[in-house]
Amino acid sequence: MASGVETGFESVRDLLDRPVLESAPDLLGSELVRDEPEGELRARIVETEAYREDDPASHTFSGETDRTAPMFASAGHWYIYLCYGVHWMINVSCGPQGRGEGILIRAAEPLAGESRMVPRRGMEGLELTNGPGKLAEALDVDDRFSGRPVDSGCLRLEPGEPHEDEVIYRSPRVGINEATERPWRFYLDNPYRSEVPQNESGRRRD
DNA sequence: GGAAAGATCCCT
DNA sequence: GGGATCTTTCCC
Repeated sequence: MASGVETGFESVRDLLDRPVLESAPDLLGSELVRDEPEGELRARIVETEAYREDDPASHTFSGETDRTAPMFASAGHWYIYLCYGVHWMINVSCGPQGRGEGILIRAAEPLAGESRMVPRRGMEGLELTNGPGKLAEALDVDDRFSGRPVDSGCLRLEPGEPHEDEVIYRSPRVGINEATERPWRFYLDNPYRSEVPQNESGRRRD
């Protein structure tokens, strides 16, 4: 568990073993830990999105495949896939085994190992982890972790929660073309939250 | 077997 | 605003 943080959940699996629309906002404040020989990389989750089986925007909408099998696993397994042939996306399965729902981790605030993220990203500061592809690159995450449990191994999730004065915001999800009206993106007012591209009408309600 | 689309990022 | 880059999925 993240040091000094009380979450009300015995474990990260307990946090995730609920309907994804409840666990996705509750995952904010939890920490992503990546063990490397040089030491630990750590980042605090500030933005998530929920994806569900009855959701046309979800990879699980048309049933289970080899790739998406981890999304149908019991709560607390990584689902990591390549997006646009370029970027790895980090997701966590939610709910009981057989239900295809999970959470996309879109952004996080670096807490440890920042100096080792900089050369990987070729950038620094907010650009290290303020987007899903950026986060995976900074933490050196790819599909070798897909299907593995989130509470053990070299890529882990440790439960945490927002600070006392932090507010959880919600908005439509980013970069999808289906079910765009569902406000299933959750984020904290933290500078590392991803930049959202302006849509054609010029405004996006956040 | 081929083709198209995609939960993004970065440079022009 | 568009190109990179490649896997998965879908439809011949």
